[in-house]
Formats: sequence, C-alpha cells, structure tokens
Amino acid sequence: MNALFLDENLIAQLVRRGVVSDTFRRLTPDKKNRVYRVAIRLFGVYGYDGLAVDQLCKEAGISKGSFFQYFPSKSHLLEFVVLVFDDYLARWLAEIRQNEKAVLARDRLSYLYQSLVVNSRLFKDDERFFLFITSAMNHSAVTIEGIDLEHHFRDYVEEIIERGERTGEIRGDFDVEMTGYLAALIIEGLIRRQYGDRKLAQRETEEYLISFLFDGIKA
Amino acid sequence: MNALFLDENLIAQLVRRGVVSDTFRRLTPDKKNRVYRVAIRLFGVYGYDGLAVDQLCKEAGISKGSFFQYFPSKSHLLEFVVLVFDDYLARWLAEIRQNEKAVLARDRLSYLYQSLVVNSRLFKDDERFFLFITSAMNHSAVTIEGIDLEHHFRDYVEEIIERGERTGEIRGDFDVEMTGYLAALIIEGLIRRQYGDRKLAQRETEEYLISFLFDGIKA
DNA sequence: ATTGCTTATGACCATATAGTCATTTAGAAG
DNA sequence: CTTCTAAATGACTATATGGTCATAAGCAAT
Repeated sequence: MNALFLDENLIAQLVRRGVVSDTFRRLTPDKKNRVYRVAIRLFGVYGYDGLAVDQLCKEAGISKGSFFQYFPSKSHLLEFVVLVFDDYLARWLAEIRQNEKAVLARDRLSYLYQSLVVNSRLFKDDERFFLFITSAMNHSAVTIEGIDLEHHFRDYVEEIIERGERTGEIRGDFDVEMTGYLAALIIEGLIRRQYGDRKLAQRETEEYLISFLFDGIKA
Repeated sequence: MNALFLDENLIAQLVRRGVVSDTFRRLTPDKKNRVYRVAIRLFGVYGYDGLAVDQLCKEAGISKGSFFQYFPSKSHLLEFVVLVFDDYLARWLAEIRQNEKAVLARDRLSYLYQSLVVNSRLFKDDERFFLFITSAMNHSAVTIEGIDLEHHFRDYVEEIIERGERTGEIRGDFDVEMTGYLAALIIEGLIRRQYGDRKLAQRETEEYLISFLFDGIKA
C-alpha cells in the first residue's frame, strides 16, 4: 500500500463523482501519476491559491488544454488529491487496526505513533502536503464537503481512549471526545516536529509521548 | 491595555523601521484605527493572498492612492498588523508576569489559561486573526524576519515549567523545551475550541487542562 | 487512403489585483 | 487672496492566472 500511486478502482469511483474526467482515467498510469505527484508537491509548497495551473502543466509535461480536459476546474484538482489521500488514510488506518496485536492502550498509541513516523518517511519529499491538508481542511477557502481527514485520525485515537477506559487502564472521569482530541493534538505536534528542523530520536520521542500522556508532568 | 487600539509610540517606531510612512503616523487616530481594524478582520477571514487592497480601502473608507502612501506595499500592511499584535502580546505577557501572585506552577497555568480566554473574548469579532497569525507565522509565503509570536507564548509556558521543576512540583526528568511545547500546544488547542463551534464551560475546561496535564490519563 | 473518434495544444479571453501617478483638494501661513 | 505643503484621489498600467476553444495530431478500423 502506497500513498504515492493511484489506484484504478478509486479513480473510476472519482470519475463517477465527477471529480475527474473519463479522459483522465484512460491516460497512461505514468501520466496520471506525474500529474498527481506534481499537484501534491505544489499544493504542499504553495497552498491552494499559490498553485498556478500553468506551472503544474509545465512540470507535469502536459498542456493547459489537456489539464482542463482532465479536471473540470482547479478546485477539482484539489478535491482529487484530497480524496486520494483520504482513501489512503482510510486504508492505512484499517491496516493498523487489523495488524495490532497489542492489547494495552499505551501499546496501541505507541504503535500508532510509530506507524505515523514511518508514514512521514514515506512522504519524504511531500511532507508539506501532509500539513497543508490538515490546515486546508480547517480554514481553507475551498471547502470540500463531506471530507474531514482529521476525523479519520481522531476517530481512531478516540477508539483507543475509549477502549482504555473500558479495560480500566485509562481513568474514566475524562470525556472521551475531549481526551481524544488532546491526545491527537499531541501526537500531531510531535510528528510536526519530526517534519521540522528539530530531528528527534524516534524511540525517545515515543517514550516521551506515552509518559507525558499517561503519567502527566507532576513530580 | 487594549489590542485593538494603536499606540503612538509604537507607530513612531514602525515609521523608523520603514513599515509605515510618516504620512500614516500623522493621520487622525480614527482613520488609523479604521485601517488597522479592517486589515485585521480581512487578513483573519481571507488570509494574506485573499485580502484585496481594493476591498480594504473601500471598507476603511480611504482611496487606493492613499493606501500606498501609508504602506510601501501590501506585505508591509501585514508586517504592520503583525508587529502591533506582537507588541500587544509582549505587553500582555509582561503584565500577567507581574500580576501573578500564585506560586504553584498549576496555578500559574490556570491563570495563563484564564487570561487567554479573556483575551479571546477581547478579540470577539477578530478571532480568526488570532488563528491566522499563528498559522501565518508557520507556513506563510510572506515571512517576516525576526518575529515569532508563538515564541513569546511558549517562552512563558517554558518559564512556568522550568520553575515548577525547580520547586519540585513538576518532574525533573522531562525536557523543559519539549514539555513547554506540548503544554502550549494543549492550551492553544483548548482555546481553539473556545473559538470554534463547541462552546465549553470555562471553569471545567480549565480544570480539565490542569488535571490532564499534571496527572495524565492513567487510571 | 479515408473516416471517425480520442487526445493534445497553445493562443486567446476575461478578470482580478498590486502598484503608479498626474491631478485635485484641504488647510495653514503670510 | 496667494502661496505652499501635505494629503486624497481614481483612472491607468502591468501582470498573473483560471478557463475556453478552434485546430491539429494520433490512432484504430475499414
């Protein structure tokens, strides 16, 4: 499973939703991927407004006329990459849900964190896109109805918290939704640091996260 | 002390730095404030690229020619509002540093949080600007050298953490900088919720914050 | 070679918008 | 009233950019 290559079935689905044209679907995989990769990079670096269709065409090696035969408009291009990413996230979460053998909530959170770090490596060159997506979802001019990337992620964290409360590992006097929100926030913040200038040792950060979250800062 | 009105001395300073013209400084306070308020609102709602100078002029009741006699360019307008906000933040932090009588770190954090909530009320109509500022500082196309709003805030949180470690109230095996970062993140996240649709009871949220931070989520 | 369908192309259009400038207006001083 | 300086104005320019369209190219089938 790779976030950086397009799935035929997904594209067929997006054609049905009117996000991309059938012409796009019929293109060679190479050309489709070129457009996708360039779009991700440029959105990540320049944001929605900042991405110029002309530049994208030049970098992807297609003409402007072709672009608008693939996508009804620029906002559809954003919708396209967001939905592809969304699909990837969903599959990724399903996978880690299945694979996890750990029972304890703290182990599951560790696993989640590790998996995220691995993902951040996967997005090496496109790491800004990850940040762009979440911030775009919150306060972008272009709202894409029915999609909330944060939600996938937060749902899963909540799931862990809730389970921990049930098994008695996590205190029950906390609101699951709120705690899930804060925990997701912290995890995201640490990942953001991995992306940033400050490179941290993965193992230590993970232990830090767990200790901070579970034991608190009290002496 | 109010974030929404301009200080004469600060403006004189900004003239020296070339951020605004002397012509702007000599305007009536009313006119200056109109431009400032409209700029804050429009930047907050539409972001840097989204703010159209034409619209700003119309809403502030000035002509476009005048605008460019006040500010060398649009980016200087952003620099202007950011620096005014920065100055406000610095004075606000100095004030709460002086006023706090509490000794314990948890009391200081409570106080900080309360103060922030009060501030968020102050910014009622311009709350989006608050969010814009922090996100703009992180990944805006326009970088304003030497300014980091987050820094002020995080410095203060770190100060509290460090003090708590010294007095033995906060465990000493944590990295002050990292813990400060995470604590600031959580506080910001809670404030963001206050801004958002989910209106929370202030007192409860505050207790939640402290309990979450100090005691952790372990049962 | 011809036909017919699909894809590619880039000049062109409409619009938005940052920034300019010659001219006008306001107000103070003499 | 005249003069001088500072401030206001909006038409205008230059440029960027999303989107269109008529035409060309590719290619398969007959």
